[in-house]
Amino acid sequence: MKRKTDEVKQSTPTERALDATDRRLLGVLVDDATVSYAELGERAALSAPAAHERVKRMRRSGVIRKTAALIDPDSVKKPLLSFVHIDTKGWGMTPDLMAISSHHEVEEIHSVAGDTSMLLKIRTENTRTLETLLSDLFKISGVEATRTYIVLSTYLERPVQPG
Amino acid sequence: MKRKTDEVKQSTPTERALDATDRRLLGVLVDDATVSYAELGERAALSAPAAHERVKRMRRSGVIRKTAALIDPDSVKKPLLSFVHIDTKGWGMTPDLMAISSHHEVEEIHSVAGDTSMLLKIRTENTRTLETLLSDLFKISGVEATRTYIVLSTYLERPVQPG
DNA sequence: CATGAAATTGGGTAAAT
DNA sequence: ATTTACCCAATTTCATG
Repeated sequence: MKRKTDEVKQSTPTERALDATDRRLLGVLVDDATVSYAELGERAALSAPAAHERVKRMRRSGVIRKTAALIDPDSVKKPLLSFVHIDTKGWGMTPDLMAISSHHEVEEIHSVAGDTSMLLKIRTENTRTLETLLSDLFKISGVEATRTYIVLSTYLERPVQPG
Repeated sequence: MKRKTDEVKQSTPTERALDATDRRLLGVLVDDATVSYAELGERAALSAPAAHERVKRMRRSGVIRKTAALIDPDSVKKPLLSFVHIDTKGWGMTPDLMAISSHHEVEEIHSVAGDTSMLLKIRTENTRTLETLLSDLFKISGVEATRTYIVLSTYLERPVQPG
């Protein structure tokens, strides 16, 4: 299978849709990407090279964004998870707001429909570091108010599931 | 291997704290866990076996929770991301509420401090599937109201950073 | 299924405790 | 003197044509 001149990955990928076998492979890899291709194939009723070929294709096409180590937040001194809603004047996503991505504590930035315009997921060491970050937010022009939800317990947290 | 006296730290089960080398390794692996130990070692100024040894230890101790394939949501037909706040009567986290984890669309469940008691991150194919899920939520005893924030654009979404 | 690359194991050494 | 972390070399396992 050769595909030479295609590296454009717009909204419509150049590849075909996922079939049941692809989804079975993803199901395994989402849970544990350290398995050998032999075992991966076995769990998906495939030969090792066939499994490898499909995984390679899914990486190339962007179905698999990346394979990454998922870290325990407490181990890296980030036990405090918060969700911060931001009210903005005018359109929320300014370059200034985007710039807070440089804080490693900021894990997600979304624009949302509803009574606020932006939603951030932030993981800090403690309330003091959170407060510092919030004060940085208020320095940004256009930020009018924030509402913060501190997470008491996380009962479920998992990556995008294929099924 | 003998273990005579327990020097177990309280919140951190078995092992010692992370040093700068560990954090350098994590920095690489969080971004790309497919690198060989040779390259990993090179990027962290370590030999391949030394890198391997430290990574193995971090896996064992739970610093690295898992290494997983991260999937493009659109590719698995989940283009609609929402955050759902739930008001509950009494304590929010009931077994019934926990049971919605069985829906693969539900990615996160947190209890929060603030004017609502639970917060869910949900990724569905469309508004119809979201509505179905919300109706399932309302069937759960104790669920009084929900407020849903539909994500228009995601500007940043990344796993827990070591730095 | 063969070949080359990578993961993994063991031995020996230096620094730290 | 014991522990800890490292590198080098050898072996096994795996990826990949």
